[in-house]
Amino acid sequence: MSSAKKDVSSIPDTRADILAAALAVLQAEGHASLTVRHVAARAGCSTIGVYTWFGGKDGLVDAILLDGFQRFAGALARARPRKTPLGMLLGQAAAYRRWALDNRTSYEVMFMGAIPGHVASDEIHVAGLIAYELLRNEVVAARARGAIDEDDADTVAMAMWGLVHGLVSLEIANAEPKSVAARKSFHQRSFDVALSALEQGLLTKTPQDR
Amino acid sequence: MSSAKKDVSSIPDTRADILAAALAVLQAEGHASLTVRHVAARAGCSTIGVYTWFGGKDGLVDAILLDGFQRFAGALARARPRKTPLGMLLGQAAAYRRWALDNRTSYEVMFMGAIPGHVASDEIHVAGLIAYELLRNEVVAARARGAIDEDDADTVAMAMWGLVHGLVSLEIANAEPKSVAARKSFHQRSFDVALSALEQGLLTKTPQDR
DNA sequence: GGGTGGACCATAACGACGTTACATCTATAA
DNA sequence: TTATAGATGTAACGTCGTTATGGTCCACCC
Repeated sequence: MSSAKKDVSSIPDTRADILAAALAVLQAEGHASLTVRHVAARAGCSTIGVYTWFGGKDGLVDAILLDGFQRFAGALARARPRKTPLGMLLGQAAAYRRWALDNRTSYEVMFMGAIPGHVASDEIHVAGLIAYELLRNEVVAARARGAIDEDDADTVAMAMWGLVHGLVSLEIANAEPKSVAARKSFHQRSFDVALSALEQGLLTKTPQDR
Repeated sequence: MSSAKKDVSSIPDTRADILAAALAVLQAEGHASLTVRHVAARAGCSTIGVYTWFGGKDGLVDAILLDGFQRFAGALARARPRKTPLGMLLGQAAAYRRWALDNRTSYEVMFMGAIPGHVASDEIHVAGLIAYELLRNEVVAARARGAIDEDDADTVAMAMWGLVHGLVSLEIANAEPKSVAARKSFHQRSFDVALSALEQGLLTKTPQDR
Protein backbone atom coordinates (compact mmCIF):
# COMPACT_ATOMS: atom_id res chain seq x y z
CA MET A 1 0.00 0.00 0.00
CA SER A 2 2.76 2.45 0.89
CA SER A 3 5.75 2.56 -1.43
CA ALA A 4 5.84 -0.58 -3.53
CA LYS A 5 3.68 -0.70 -6.59
CA LYS A 6 2.22 -4.06 -7.41
CA ASP A 7 4.70 -6.23 -9.22
CA VAL A 8 3.34 -8.21 -12.11
CA SER A 9 3.28 -11.58 -10.38
CA SER A 10 0.85 -10.44 -7.72
CA ILE A 11 -1.94 -9.19 -9.91
CA PRO A 12 -4.45 -11.89 -8.99
CA ASP A 13 -4.01 -11.18 -5.30
CA THR A 14 -7.54 -11.59 -4.05
CA ARG A 15 -8.06 -14.87 -5.86
CA ALA A 16 -5.06 -16.47 -4.19
CA ASP A 17 -6.08 -15.06 -0.82
CA ILE A 18 -9.56 -16.53 -1.11
CA LEU A 19 -8.33 -19.95 -2.18
CA ALA A 20 -5.79 -20.02 0.65
CA ALA A 21 -8.48 -18.96 3.10
CA ALA A 22 -10.81 -21.68 1.83
CA LEU A 23 -8.16 -24.37 2.23
CA ALA A 24 -7.35 -23.06 5.70
CA VAL A 25 -11.00 -23.10 6.74
CA LEU A 26 -11.44 -26.59 5.36
CA GLN A 27 -8.39 -27.85 7.18
CA ALA A 28 -9.06 -26.11 10.47
CA GLU A 29 -12.84 -26.17 10.78
CA GLY A 30 -14.20 -28.82 8.39
CA HIS A 31 -16.65 -28.72 5.50
CA ALA A 32 -19.52 -27.44 7.60
CA SER A 33 -17.72 -24.13 8.05
CA LEU A 34 -16.86 -23.75 4.39
CA THR A 35 -19.35 -20.97 3.70
CA VAL A 36 -18.94 -18.08 1.33
CA ARG A 37 -19.25 -15.54 4.13
CA HIS A 38 -16.78 -17.34 6.35
CA VAL A 39 -14.15 -17.76 3.65
CA ALA A 40 -14.53 -14.18 2.51
CA ALA A 41 -14.11 -12.88 6.04
CA ARG A 42 -10.95 -14.94 6.50
CA ALA A 43 -9.61 -13.71 3.16
CA GLY A 44 -10.28 -10.13 4.19
CA CYS A 45 -12.78 -9.30 1.48
CA SER A 46 -16.52 -9.35 1.07
CA THR A 47 -18.54 -12.27 -0.26
CA ILE A 48 -18.56 -10.70 -3.69
CA GLY A 49 -14.91 -11.63 -4.16
CA VAL A 50 -15.83 -15.31 -4.30
CA TYR A 51 -18.23 -14.51 -7.14
CA THR A 52 -15.77 -12.29 -8.97
CA TRP A 53 -12.95 -14.83 -8.95
CA PHE A 54 -14.68 -18.19 -8.78
CA GLY A 55 -18.19 -17.57 -10.04
CA GLY A 56 -19.72 -18.78 -6.80
CA LYS A 57 -19.30 -21.48 -4.21
CA ASP A 58 -19.26 -24.25 -6.82
CA GLY A 59 -16.31 -22.65 -8.56
CA LEU A 60 -14.48 -22.24 -5.28
CA VAL A 61 -15.02 -25.89 -4.41
CA ASP A 62 -13.83 -26.86 -7.89
CA ALA A 63 -10.61 -24.95 -7.23
CA ILE A 64 -10.23 -26.77 -3.94
CA LEU A 65 -10.84 -30.10 -5.68
CA LEU A 66 -8.30 -29.29 -8.36
CA ASP A 67 -5.73 -28.56 -5.70
CA GLY A 68 -6.63 -31.78 -3.92
CA PHE A 69 -6.42 -33.98 -6.99
CA GLN A 70 -3.06 -32.54 -7.90
CA ARG A 71 -1.65 -33.24 -4.46
CA PHE A 72 -3.27 -36.67 -4.50
CA ALA A 73 -1.85 -37.59 -7.90
CA GLY A 74 1.54 -36.35 -6.76
CA ALA A 75 1.42 -38.61 -3.74
CA LEU A 76 0.53 -41.61 -5.90
CA ALA A 77 3.29 -40.79 -8.34
CA ARG A 78 5.78 -40.60 -5.49
CA ALA A 79 4.79 -44.03 -4.13
CA ARG A 80 8.09 -45.70 -3.51
CA PRO A 81 9.07 -48.13 -6.23
CA ARG A 82 8.82 -51.86 -5.73
CA LYS A 83 10.57 -54.61 -7.55
CA THR A 84 7.58 -56.37 -9.09
CA PRO A 85 4.54 -55.09 -11.00
CA LEU A 86 2.19 -56.42 -8.35
CA GLY A 87 4.37 -54.83 -5.72
CA MET A 88 3.90 -51.54 -7.48
CA LEU A 89 0.13 -52.01 -7.34
CA LEU A 90 0.23 -52.73 -3.63
CA GLY A 91 2.51 -49.76 -3.13
CA GLN A 92 0.05 -47.47 -4.87
CA ALA A 93 -2.78 -48.83 -2.80
CA ALA A 94 -0.80 -48.15 0.37
CA ALA A 95 0.03 -44.63 -0.83
CA TYR A 96 -3.64 -44.07 -1.61
CA ARG A 97 -4.69 -45.02 1.91
CA ARG A 98 -1.88 -43.08 3.53
CA TRP A 99 -2.75 -39.91 1.65
CA ALA A 100 -6.46 -40.29 2.40
CA LEU A 101 -5.82 -40.71 6.12
CA ASP A 102 -3.33 -37.84 6.18
CA ASN A 103 -5.67 -35.59 4.18
CA ARG A 104 -8.96 -36.76 5.53
CA THR A 105 -10.84 -33.53 4.95
CA SER A 106 -9.68 -33.27 1.36
CA TYR A 107 -10.51 -36.91 0.74
CA GLU A 108 -14.02 -36.48 2.06
CA VAL A 109 -14.57 -33.57 -0.29
CA MET A 110 -13.00 -35.30 -3.26
CA PHE A 111 -14.42 -38.80 -2.95
CA MET A 112 -17.18 -38.83 -0.37
CA GLY A 113 -19.38 -35.95 -1.46
CA ALA A 114 -18.81 -33.93 1.68
CA ILE A 115 -19.93 -30.67 0.08
CA PRO A 116 -23.71 -30.90 -0.06
CA GLY A 117 -25.02 -29.89 -3.45
CA HIS A 118 -21.76 -29.73 -5.32
CA VAL A 119 -21.51 -31.04 -8.85
CA ALA A 120 -17.95 -31.11 -10.13
CA SER A 121 -17.04 -29.54 -13.46
CA ASP A 122 -15.56 -31.45 -16.37
CA GLU A 123 -12.13 -30.08 -15.54
CA ILE A 124 -12.31 -31.78 -12.17
CA HIS A 125 -13.26 -35.10 -13.70
CA VAL A 126 -10.21 -34.84 -15.91
CA ALA A 127 -8.02 -34.17 -12.87
CA GLY A 128 -9.49 -37.27 -11.24
CA LEU A 129 -8.78 -39.33 -14.33
CA ILE A 130 -5.12 -38.36 -14.18
CA ALA A 131 -4.85 -40.02 -10.79
CA TYR A 132 -6.76 -43.02 -12.08
CA GLU A 133 -4.36 -43.34 -15.00
CA LEU A 134 -1.47 -43.79 -12.58
CA LEU A 135 -3.14 -46.86 -11.19
CA ARG A 136 -4.22 -48.09 -14.59
CA ASN A 137 -0.68 -47.81 -15.93
CA GLU A 138 0.59 -50.16 -13.25
CA VAL A 139 -2.12 -52.64 -14.15
CA VAL A 140 -1.10 -52.48 -17.79
CA ALA A 141 2.53 -52.99 -16.81
CA ALA A 142 1.66 -55.96 -14.64
CA ARG A 143 -0.36 -57.50 -17.44
CA ALA A 144 2.41 -56.90 -19.96
CA ARG A 145 4.76 -58.89 -17.78
CA GLY A 146 2.30 -61.71 -17.52
CA ALA A 147 1.42 -61.23 -13.88
CA ILE A 148 -2.29 -60.77 -14.52
CA ASP A 149 -4.60 -62.82 -16.72
CA GLU A 150 -7.55 -60.48 -17.10
CA ASP A 151 -7.57 -58.76 -20.48
CA ASP A 152 -9.25 -55.45 -19.69
CA ALA A 153 -7.01 -53.17 -17.65
CA ASP A 154 -9.95 -50.95 -16.70
CA THR A 155 -11.75 -53.87 -15.15
CA VAL A 156 -8.81 -54.72 -12.94
CA ALA A 157 -8.06 -51.10 -12.14
CA MET A 158 -11.66 -50.48 -11.15
CA ALA A 159 -11.63 -53.58 -8.96
CA MET A 160 -8.56 -52.30 -7.12
CA TRP A 161 -9.81 -48.74 -6.95
CA GLY A 162 -13.15 -49.92 -5.64
CA LEU A 163 -11.57 -52.06 -2.97
CA VAL A 164 -9.21 -49.35 -1.78
CA HIS A 165 -11.82 -46.61 -1.94
CA GLY A 166 -14.38 -48.72 -0.12
CA LEU A 167 -12.08 -49.70 2.71
CA VAL A 168 -10.76 -46.20 3.14
CA SER A 169 -14.29 -44.76 3.08
CA LEU A 170 -15.42 -47.14 5.77
CA GLU A 171 -12.32 -46.42 7.81
CA ILE A 172 -12.82 -42.67 7.60
CA ALA A 173 -16.51 -43.06 8.38
CA ASN A 174 -15.51 -45.14 11.41
CA ALA A 175 -17.89 -47.89 10.42
CA GLU A 176 -16.49 -50.87 12.24
CA PRO A 177 -17.52 -53.01 15.15
CA LYS A 178 -14.38 -52.71 17.25
CA SER A 179 -13.35 -50.50 20.10
CA VAL A 180 -11.69 -47.19 19.43
CA ALA A 181 -8.33 -48.44 20.62
CA ALA A 182 -8.29 -51.27 18.10
CA ARG A 183 -9.53 -49.23 15.16
CA LYS A 184 -6.32 -48.31 13.48
CA SER A 185 -4.71 -51.71 13.53
CA PHE A 186 -7.99 -53.36 12.63
CA HIS A 187 -8.38 -51.30 9.52
CA GLN A 188 -4.74 -51.68 8.65
CA ARG A 189 -5.13 -55.43 8.93
CA SER A 190 -8.36 -55.58 6.92
CA PHE A 191 -6.69 -53.48 4.27
CA ASP A 192 -3.68 -55.76 4.06
CA VAL A 193 -5.72 -58.94 4.03
CA ALA A 194 -8.09 -57.67 1.34
CA LEU A 195 -5.31 -56.35 -0.84
CA SER A 196 -3.18 -59.45 -0.71
CA ALA A 197 -6.24 -61.62 -1.26
CA LEU A 198 -7.21 -59.60 -4.31
CA GLU A 199 -3.64 -59.84 -5.51
CA GLN A 200 -3.61 -63.61 -5.09
CA GLY A 201 -6.86 -63.87 -6.97
CA LEU A 202 -5.59 -61.77 -9.85
CA LEU A 203 -2.41 -63.76 -10.30
CA THR A 204 -1.98 -65.77 -13.44
CA LYS A 205 -2.40 -69.50 -13.06
CA THR A 206 1.00 -69.98 -14.65
CA PRO A 207 3.15 -67.45 -12.81
CA GLN A 208 5.97 -65.87 -14.72
CA ASP A 209 7.58 -62.63 -13.70
CA ARG A 210 5.74 -61.30 -10.69
CA MET B 1 -63.94 -36.33 10.38
CA SER B 2 -67.63 -37.07 9.79
CA SER B 3 -68.97 -40.27 11.25
CA ALA B 4 -66.11 -42.63 12.03
CA LYS B 5 -64.29 -42.12 15.27
CA LYS B 6 -60.59 -42.83 15.23
CA ASP B 7 -59.95 -46.51 15.62
CA VAL B 8 -57.11 -47.41 17.91
CA SER B 9 -54.64 -48.42 15.24
CA SER B 10 -54.62 -45.01 13.59
CA ILE B 11 -53.69 -42.89 16.55
CA PRO B 12 -50.23 -41.82 15.31
CA ASP B 13 -51.68 -40.56 12.07
CA THR B 14 -49.53 -37.51 11.41
CA ARG B 15 -46.28 -39.29 12.14
CA ALA B 16 -46.97 -41.97 9.56
CA ASP B 17 -48.09 -39.35 7.06
CA ILE B 18 -44.89 -37.38 7.48
CA LEU B 19 -42.65 -40.42 7.16
CA ALA B 20 -44.51 -41.57 4.07
CA ALA B 21 -44.25 -38.08 2.61
CA ALA B 22 -40.52 -37.98 3.33
CA LEU B 23 -39.93 -41.33 1.63
CA ALA B 24 -42.03 -40.20 -1.32
CA VAL B 25 -40.11 -36.94 -1.65
CA LEU B 26 -36.81 -38.77 -1.41
CA GLN B 27 -37.83 -41.27 -4.05
CA ALA B 28 -39.41 -38.80 -6.44
CA GLU B 29 -37.28 -35.68 -6.08
CA GLY B 30 -33.99 -36.68 -4.47
CA HIS B 31 -32.17 -35.59 -1.32
CA ALA B 32 -31.94 -31.96 -2.35
CA SER B 33 -35.71 -31.63 -2.03
CA LEU B 34 -35.87 -33.30 1.35
CA THR B 35 -36.58 -30.14 3.31
CA VAL B 36 -38.73 -29.83 6.38
CA ARG B 37 -41.08 -27.40 4.66
CA HIS B 38 -41.43 -29.57 1.56
CA VAL B 39 -42.11 -32.76 3.47
CA ALA B 40 -44.57 -31.04 5.76
CA ALA B 41 -46.47 -29.59 2.82
CA ARG B 42 -46.67 -33.01 1.18
CA ALA B 43 -47.85 -34.56 4.43
CA GLY B 44 -50.54 -31.90 4.73
CA CYS B 45 -49.31 -30.36 7.95
CA SER B 46 -47.08 -27.50 8.98
CA THR B 47 -43.36 -27.75 9.64
CA ILE B 48 -44.02 -28.08 13.33
CA GLY B 49 -45.29 -31.61 12.82
CA VAL B 50 -41.78 -32.76 11.95
CA TYR B 51 -40.59 -31.36 15.27
CA THR B 52 -43.47 -32.82 17.23
CA TRP B 53 -43.02 -36.35 15.92
CA PHE B 54 -39.35 -36.55 14.98
CA GLY B 55 -37.65 -33.83 16.99
CA GLY B 56 -36.33 -32.15 13.86
CA LYS B 57 -34.85 -33.02 10.53
CA ASP B 58 -32.20 -35.28 12.06
CA GLY B 59 -34.87 -37.40 13.68
CA LEU B 60 -36.79 -37.61 10.43
CA VAL B 61 -33.69 -38.71 8.54
CA ASP B 62 -33.01 -41.26 11.27
CA ALA B 63 -36.47 -42.71 10.72
CA ILE B 64 -35.78 -42.85 6.99
CA LEU B 65 -32.47 -44.58 7.66
CA LEU B 66 -34.10 -47.09 9.98
CA ASP B 67 -36.61 -47.94 7.29
CA GLY B 68 -33.79 -48.25 4.76
CA PHE B 69 -31.61 -50.49 6.90
CA GLN B 70 -34.54 -52.77 7.64
CA ARG B 71 -35.37 -53.17 3.95
CA PHE B 72 -31.67 -53.60 3.18
CA ALA B 73 -31.17 -56.28 5.82
CA GLY B 74 -34.29 -58.02 4.57
CA ALA B 75 -32.90 -58.09 1.05
CA LEU B 76 -29.62 -59.56 2.26
CA ALA B 77 -31.44 -62.15 4.33
CA ARG B 78 -33.48 -63.14 1.28
CA ALA B 79 -30.40 -63.62 -0.91
CA ARG B 80 -31.02 -66.91 -2.59
CA PRO B 81 -29.18 -69.82 -1.01
CA ARG B 82 -26.10 -71.29 -2.63
CA LYS B 83 -24.56 -74.66 -2.11
CA THR B 84 -21.19 -73.63 -0.70
CA PRO B 85 -20.17 -71.15 2.02
CA LEU B 86 -18.21 -69.09 -0.46
CA GLY B 87 -21.19 -69.21 -2.78
CA MET B 88 -23.27 -67.73 0.00
CA LEU B 89 -20.77 -64.89 0.35
CA LEU B 90 -20.89 -64.15 -3.34
CA GLY B 91 -24.67 -64.35 -3.25
CA GLN B 92 -24.81 -61.79 -0.48
CA ALA B 93 -22.46 -59.52 -2.36
CA ALA B 94 -24.67 -59.75 -5.43
CA ALA B 95 -27.77 -59.06 -3.33
CA TYR B 96 -26.00 -56.06 -1.80
CA ARG B 97 -25.25 -54.57 -5.21
CA ARG B 98 -28.69 -55.34 -6.58
CA TRP B 99 -30.41 -53.65 -3.66
CA ALA B 100 -28.13 -50.63 -3.84
CA LEU B 101 -28.79 -50.14 -7.55
CA ASP B 102 -32.53 -50.70 -7.13
CA ASN B 103 -32.67 -48.34 -4.13
CA ARG B 104 -30.08 -45.84 -5.21
CA THR B 105 -31.52 -42.89 -3.32
CA SER B 106 -31.78 -44.84 -0.09
CA TYR B 107 -28.27 -46.20 -0.53
CA GLU B 108 -26.85 -42.73 -1.03
CA VAL B 109 -28.47 -41.57 2.18
CA MET B 110 -27.46 -44.67 4.14
CA PHE B 111 -23.89 -45.17 2.96
CA MET B 112 -22.74 -42.14 1.03
CA GLY B 113 -23.62 -39.28 3.35
CA ALA B 114 -26.12 -37.73 0.96
CA ILE B 115 -27.83 -35.69 3.69
CA PRO B 116 -25.45 -32.81 4.41
CA GLY B 117 -24.97 -32.34 8.11
CA HIS B 118 -26.62 -35.51 9.32
CA VAL B 119 -25.10 -37.49 12.16
CA ALA B 120 -26.85 -40.80 12.71
CA SER B 121 -28.08 -41.81 16.15
CA ASP B 122 -26.88 -44.89 18.02
CA GLU B 123 -30.07 -46.69 17.09
CA ILE B 124 -29.17 -46.31 13.44
CA HIS B 125 -25.70 -47.69 13.97
CA VAL B 126 -27.26 -50.74 15.60
CA ALA B 127 -29.55 -51.18 12.60
CA GLY B 128 -26.51 -51.04 10.34
CA LEU B 129 -24.70 -53.61 12.45
CA ILE B 130 -27.59 -56.03 11.99
CA ALA B 131 -26.99 -55.99 8.25
CA TYR B 132 -23.26 -56.36 8.83
CA GLU B 133 -23.88 -59.39 11.05
CA LEU B 134 -25.58 -61.17 8.15
CA LEU B 135 -22.39 -60.91 6.16
CA ARG B 136 -20.20 -61.75 9.12
CA ASN B 137 -22.22 -64.90 9.84
CA GLU B 138 -21.51 -66.22 6.37
CA VAL B 139 -17.82 -65.57 6.89
CA VAL B 140 -17.89 -67.49 10.16
CA ALA B 141 -19.72 -70.34 8.45
CA ALA B 142 -17.21 -70.42 5.63
CA ARG B 143 -14.35 -70.47 8.09
CA ALA B 144 -15.98 -73.22 10.15
CA ARG B 145 -16.08 -75.42 7.08
CA GLY B 146 -12.45 -74.76 6.34
CA ALA B 147 -12.95 -72.63 3.26
CA ILE B 148 -11.12 -69.63 4.65
CA ASP B 149 -7.79 -69.47 6.43
CA GLU B 150 -7.91 -66.06 8.06
CA ASP B 151 -8.72 -66.27 11.75
CA ASP B 152 -10.54 -63.02 12.38
CA ALA B 153 -14.01 -63.02 10.83
CA ASP B 154 -14.28 -59.23 11.16
CA THR B 155 -11.19 -58.75 9.08
CA VAL B 156 -12.55 -60.84 6.24
CA ALA B 157 -16.03 -59.38 6.53
CA MET B 158 -14.63 -55.85 6.43
CA ALA B 159 -12.55 -56.71 3.39
CA MET B 160 -15.63 -57.94 1.56
CA TRP B 161 -17.83 -55.13 2.76
CA GLY B 162 -15.21 -52.60 1.73
CA LEU B 163 -14.84 -54.08 -1.71
CA VAL B 164 -18.56 -54.26 -2.36
CA HIS B 165 -19.26 -50.83 -0.89
CA GLY B 166 -16.42 -49.23 -2.82
CA LEU B 167 -17.42 -50.67 -6.17
CA VAL B 168 -21.07 -49.85 -5.67
CA SER B 169 -20.21 -46.32 -4.56
CA LEU B 170 -18.12 -45.73 -7.63
CA GLU B 171 -20.81 -47.22 -9.84
CA ILE B 172 -23.50 -45.01 -8.35
CA ALA B 173 -21.22 -41.99 -8.56
CA ASN B 174 -20.65 -42.85 -12.23
CA ALA B 175 -16.91 -42.61 -11.76
CA GLU B 176 -15.61 -44.63 -14.65
CA PRO B 177 -13.77 -43.93 -17.85
CA LYS B 178 -16.12 -45.65 -20.24
CA SER B 179 -18.98 -44.46 -22.40
CA VAL B 180 -22.49 -44.36 -21.02
CA ALA B 181 -23.56 -47.30 -23.12
CA ALA B 182 -20.92 -49.58 -21.67
CA ARG B 183 -21.35 -48.50 -18.07
CA LYS B 184 -23.64 -51.16 -16.76
CA SER B 185 -21.84 -54.15 -18.16
CA PHE B 186 -18.49 -52.61 -17.28
CA HIS B 187 -19.40 -52.27 -13.65
CA GLN B 188 -21.01 -55.68 -13.60
CA ARG B 189 -17.83 -57.14 -14.98
CA SER B 190 -15.53 -55.26 -12.61
CA PHE B 191 -17.71 -56.40 -9.76
CA ASP B 192 -17.54 -60.04 -10.81
CA VAL B 193 -13.81 -59.98 -11.44
CA ALA B 194 -13.03 -58.30 -8.13
CA LEU B 195 -15.30 -60.58 -6.14
CA SER B 196 -14.04 -63.80 -7.62
CA ALA B 197 -10.45 -62.59 -7.29
CA LEU B 198 -11.01 -61.80 -3.63
CA GLU B 199 -12.63 -65.17 -3.22
CA GLN B 200 -9.69 -66.95 -4.81
CA GLY B 201 -7.32 -65.03 -2.58
CA LEU B 202 -9.23 -65.96 0.55
CA LEU B 203 -9.36 -69.68 -0.22
CA THR B 204 -7.45 -72.03 1.99
CA LYS B 205 -4.30 -73.39 0.48
CA THR B 206 -5.55 -76.92 1.17
CA PRO B 207 -9.12 -76.79 -0.09
CA GLN B 208 -11.66 -78.91 1.69
CA ASP B 209 -15.37 -78.26 1.52
CA ARG B 210 -15.91 -75.12 -0.49
C1' DG C 1 -72.06 -28.19 33.14
C1' DG C 2 -67.73 -25.88 34.14
C1' DG C 3 -63.17 -25.77 34.57
C1' DT C 4 -58.18 -27.59 33.94
C1' DG C 5 -54.17 -29.40 32.03
C1' DG C 6 -51.64 -31.29 28.37
C1' DA C 7 -50.84 -32.75 23.68
C1' DC C 8 -50.89 -31.07 19.15
C1' DC C 9 -50.50 -27.61 15.73
C1' DA C 10 -50.27 -22.95 12.69
C1' DT C 11 -48.30 -18.48 12.26
C1' DA C 12 -44.61 -15.78 12.19
C1' DA C 13 -40.21 -14.94 13.16
C1' DC C 14 -34.81 -15.64 13.81
C1' DG C 15 -30.27 -16.43 12.18
C1' DA C 16 -27.47 -18.46 8.54
C1' DC C 17 -26.99 -19.91 3.97
C1' DG C 18 -26.00 -18.92 -1.46
C1' DT C 19 -26.74 -15.41 -4.46
C1' DT C 20 -27.48 -10.85 -6.70
C1' DA C 21 -28.94 -5.77 -7.77
C1' DC C 22 -27.00 -1.55 -7.27
C1' DA C 23 -23.87 1.99 -6.16
C1' DT C 24 -19.05 3.07 -5.51
C1' DC C 25 -14.31 2.98 -6.15
C1' DT C 26 -10.00 2.42 -8.92
C1' DA C 27 -7.07 2.07 -12.67
C1' DT C 28 -6.05 2.48 -17.30
C1' DA C 29 -6.97 4.64 -22.19
C1' DA C 30 -8.05 8.46 -24.98
C1' DT D 1 -9.40 15.56 -17.71
C1' DT D 2 -12.67 12.54 -18.92
C1' DA D 3 -14.50 8.02 -20.09
C1' DT D 4 -14.84 3.19 -19.65
C1' DA D 5 -14.41 -1.35 -17.68
C1' DG D 6 -13.53 -4.22 -13.91
C1' DA D 7 -13.35 -5.09 -8.87
C1' DT D 8 -15.63 -4.32 -4.66
C1' DG D 9 -18.91 -3.26 -0.53
C1' DT D 10 -23.64 -2.80 1.10
C1' DA D 11 -27.86 -4.41 1.49
C1' DA D 12 -31.21 -7.20 0.09
C1' DC D 13 -33.90 -11.62 -1.70
C1' DG D 14 -35.39 -16.28 -1.16
C1' DT D 15 -34.43 -20.62 1.12
C1' DC D 16 -32.95 -23.44 4.77
C1' DG D 17 -33.50 -25.54 9.91
C1' DT D 18 -35.41 -24.15 13.98
C1' DT D 19 -38.28 -21.99 17.64
C1' DA D 20 -41.23 -18.60 20.49
C1' DT D 21 -45.87 -17.53 20.87
C1' DG D 22 -50.33 -18.49 21.10
C1' DG D 23 -54.48 -21.04 19.90
C1' DT D 24 -57.29 -25.35 19.43
C1' DC D 25 -58.94 -29.68 20.89
C1' DC D 26 -59.73 -33.49 23.88
C1' DA D 27 -59.51 -36.32 28.14
C1' DC D 28 -60.28 -35.91 32.79
C1' DC D 29 -62.02 -34.26 37.41
C1' DC D 30 -65.06 -31.23 40.47
